[in-house]
Amino acid sequence: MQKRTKIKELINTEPTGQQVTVKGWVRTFRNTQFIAINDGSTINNIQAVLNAGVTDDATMKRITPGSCVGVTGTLIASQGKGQKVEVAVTAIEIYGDAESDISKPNSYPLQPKAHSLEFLREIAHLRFRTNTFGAIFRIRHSLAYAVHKFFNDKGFVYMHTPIITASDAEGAGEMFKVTTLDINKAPLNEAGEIDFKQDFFGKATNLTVSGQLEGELAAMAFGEVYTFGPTFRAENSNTTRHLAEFWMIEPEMAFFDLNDNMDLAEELLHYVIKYALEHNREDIEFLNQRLLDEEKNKPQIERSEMSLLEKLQFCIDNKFERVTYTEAISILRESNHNKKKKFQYLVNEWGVDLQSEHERYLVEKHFKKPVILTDYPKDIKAFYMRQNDDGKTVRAMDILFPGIGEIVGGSQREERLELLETRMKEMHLPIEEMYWYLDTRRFGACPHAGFGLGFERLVLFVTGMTNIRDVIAFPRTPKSAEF
RNA sequence: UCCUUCUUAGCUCAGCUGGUUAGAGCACAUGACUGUUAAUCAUGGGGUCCCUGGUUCGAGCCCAGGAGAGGGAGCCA
Repeated sequence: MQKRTKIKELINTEPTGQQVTVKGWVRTFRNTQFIAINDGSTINNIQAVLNAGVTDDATMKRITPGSCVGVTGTLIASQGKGQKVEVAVTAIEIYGDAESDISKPNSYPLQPKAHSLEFLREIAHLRFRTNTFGAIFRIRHSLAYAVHKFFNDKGFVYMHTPIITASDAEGAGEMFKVTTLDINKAPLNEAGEIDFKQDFFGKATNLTVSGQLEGELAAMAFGEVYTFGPTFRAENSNTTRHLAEFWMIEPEMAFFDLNDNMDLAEELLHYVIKYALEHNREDIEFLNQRLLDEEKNKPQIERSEMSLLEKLQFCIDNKFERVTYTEAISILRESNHNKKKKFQYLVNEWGVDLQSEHERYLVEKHFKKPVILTDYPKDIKAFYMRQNDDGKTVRAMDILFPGIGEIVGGSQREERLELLETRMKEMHLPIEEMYWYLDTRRFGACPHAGFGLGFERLVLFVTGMTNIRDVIAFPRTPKSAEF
């Protein structure tokens, strides 16, 4: 095949009349002369100029939005104002048509005009071809790459923890069952329950909700490890921040206490946001402008104080605020917001879980920056978190981001076998089944810590999008698994 | 799962206290146009008013049930 040059490269090339080939998808065709072609390598299109006589009328008719073309021609300085260079076409080939006549069946649904995000969600298989989703998914890629680069450069080992797991004690949420049994005539045991001994794995299995426990096993050998993979929660959550299938980054480090853990999480977030700002400047600038345009239609009060670019820059220029749960409760209790009863749930006693309105108040009103909350009451946190000497709190930390809420949840782990077992008994967890996890505490236990970072929530923050369904290609949510 | 709002042309939306033939912008089609930038100009076509049932002389509008979507809450990442 005729080799092509990617548009990203071409638009930064000095035009010396060299012959080039561009292949991509038509965005617009103006004045029967100017084709705007996009190939996904950049948000920018290249302008291909079709001078008279280059091709016939029948071919011209086939140059429609969405069609796939390859053009060959000379790269010249553009006479027009919108671009530096353009291709003076000498040959054009149509690889694939796209019907533009909406009165015909199977016409191309993307029109050269603005579409709502809700509509684009219904055609998620085609929305990559829009500027907005092109930008989002290039940024998503960069963030994923930056995560791997960050950990690799620090000497972390990337672990692939299992997707199918027999453990259901991670306590992170409802699980999806994995089985090859016929659900209409599943074999029963003597007690009348489904006999999973006859199932594929010989026991009940589920999709993982977290790779953390396996991560801890590996950390007890490699020191510093991380996982970055899909996780599944069968919760009936219908929000702009939850998915049934999402990607999570979970580092686990031996010889780390909670402070080391927070330092690492903060460094990671700073690093990947900075990476995206440096490597996806144009995409972020496009999304920045998109949000500014959107805000023009809003009343003054609802507009955000900072633009997306300012928000991202602010985030990497400033340390996150670190506050204990106990301090947070007294800040909230003393706040005018609480006294004037503006919270739906008033903050009175120590020990209650914070509502998202409280988290938002701390992040967006009080500190006006990302906040790390630490040392939560043990009763509202998972079994594996290390207990403090006060007997009431655990070494947990949540990182709260403006507009997103909880983006990271982590803790120093309880490495003391007796305390861990006691806690598991209190919480009615199957200690025998989890012998493999407890073995880390039996054989060479050490202080260690880790956290989980919700990848889509990170992408939400960096793109300035507000619905998590718009930052994953094919979102899985309750009652929705199209495509 | 709970609360709440919405569903009218391909898309985004108007639609008067229930009244006769349901509108706009964009998109689309046809024509013009070789320096356009979501081109422009002219002309034109396009509707199961989400579904089912009810009230009424008459329903896009009112009532009941259902479906789908958005926003908020809970669970969390």
